Amino acid sequence: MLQDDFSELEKTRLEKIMRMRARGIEPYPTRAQRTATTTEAIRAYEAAEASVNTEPVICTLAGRLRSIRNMGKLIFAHIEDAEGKVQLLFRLDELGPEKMAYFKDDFDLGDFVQASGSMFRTKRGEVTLLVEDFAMLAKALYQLPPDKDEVVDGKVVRHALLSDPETRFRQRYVDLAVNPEVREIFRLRTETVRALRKYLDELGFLEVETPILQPIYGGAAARPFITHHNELDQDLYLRISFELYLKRLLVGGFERVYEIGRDFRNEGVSYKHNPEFTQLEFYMAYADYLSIMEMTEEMISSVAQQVLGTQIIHFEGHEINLTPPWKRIQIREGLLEATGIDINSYETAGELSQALLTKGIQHNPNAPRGKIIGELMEQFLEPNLIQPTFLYDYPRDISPLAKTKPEDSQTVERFEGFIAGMELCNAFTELNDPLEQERRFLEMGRTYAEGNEERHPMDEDFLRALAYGMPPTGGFGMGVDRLVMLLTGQHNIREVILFPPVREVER
RNA sequence: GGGCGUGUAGCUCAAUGGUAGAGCAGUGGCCUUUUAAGCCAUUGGUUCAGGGUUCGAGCCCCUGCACGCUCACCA
Repeated sequence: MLQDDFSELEKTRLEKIMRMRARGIEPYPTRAQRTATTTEAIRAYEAAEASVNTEPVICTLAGRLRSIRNMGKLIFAHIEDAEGKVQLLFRLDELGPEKMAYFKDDFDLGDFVQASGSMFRTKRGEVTLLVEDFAMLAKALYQLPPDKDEVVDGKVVRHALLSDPETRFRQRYVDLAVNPEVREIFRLRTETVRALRKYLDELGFLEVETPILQPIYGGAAARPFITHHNELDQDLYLRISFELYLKRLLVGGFERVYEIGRDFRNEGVSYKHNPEFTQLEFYMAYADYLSIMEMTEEMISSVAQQVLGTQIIHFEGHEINLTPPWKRIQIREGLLEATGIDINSYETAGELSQALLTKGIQHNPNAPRGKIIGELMEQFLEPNLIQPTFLYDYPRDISPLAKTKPEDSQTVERFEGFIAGMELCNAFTELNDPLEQERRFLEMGRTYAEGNEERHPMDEDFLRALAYGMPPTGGFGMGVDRLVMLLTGQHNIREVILFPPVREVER
């Protein structure tokens, strides 16, 4: 029971609830009568002030009590709603001793209240509601961390709010209630997703939904979450990507499709990895990775423009310019420049490893060729990619769903976009040759031994779909959370996820 | 999973191995009308949990739990 753990403070508030009920006042009434938000009321008053119109601005405001300053015959308070704060003035002359006492005795910080009256401006210049009547809308039993701003030398100094990360994520509602800048991050997140949708919708893309519960997982290199359907008595996987289903839709005749949704990967967490994350994937018939590259620059920069009103973002002390065109580095050339090694001169993992050994470059000598190249990229290329950059032309053996370059069978038409050293997106010219696709799957199967977690099951139905014919297609995937991190300047993915996972703790 | 670090009042934080504190909020008071974001008083603690060392542990040691940073896996 909640009440079993009540502190003295909470018991006091519980007593107030009982006291109110005893007087026939419901502390959790069914309806409210708000006629204006805080900003609407302030704007209306400022407009009335500016005009010759001397009509009073009368309204009923509602919100959470965030501060109370009791001066005896005068009480100043602030209420906060989703838009902001407004000051209330309770005056003895206006309300009478009983109502003044009622407010003093039974209203606490954190309570939701409504107050009606007319707006005016105090001597100190703050637009304020002179309260003629007020009511409890919802009594709070627990106290929120106090909200104290102090203006020192013209700067707002925050006193003791909520900063403990554990509480912030476990009780995100408290974090949100107390930290308006956290609410702003999530507003921007929604704006970002909306802008992405708008961009794709205007290009004639169709937004679709594909299965989250899948009998076979695929489309990425990741370990899945496993679940079970009781009635079918069948194990199912939470999807690790949308890719194989979206491409089936191109077989079905749709030419431009996208999906924004959750992917699930059963792997470690980090500042840029969360076990469930939001992905955008789109597929565009008759496009290739070069046209997708151009589209990516345009999409990201225009989304930033729409959401932030600028294409310049600030992240970890860097000023990053999203304006196209973005820098492009071909992996072979980039590695040649950084290491002096031309990866195309070494056709097998063994040869490449040998060459790296002679140069004293660290790598896993037992990894497949593409993996080794991936290690080199992580070591020599990716950390430097602060400004938006495309790395392109990836090794074939770590890209089983991408089409090889016509002139280079070891390399596929694939790029990844990097910003602030973080991989943001991944795209390629889609492999649409069913026989080649089958060979690639088998190749992956050979590369990874039975039982290796990176060995993926083969999706036979996906091959069957390709065999009916899929047009030449460019495909794209992007971590939406990471884009939001960049746009909001947050350095940890959990700061842009409303309810990040927290370990369950026994009470 | 490995390494490093943290855990003290509702919140933010102090405290040489020697009586557990401050600010905020809470409670009580001041209050005579546009700010008090003030003043006075006061309540509130299993110092994450469990063991150990010691005359004595918030502090030292061990184990566990949670959280943070980081490495690995991965996007």
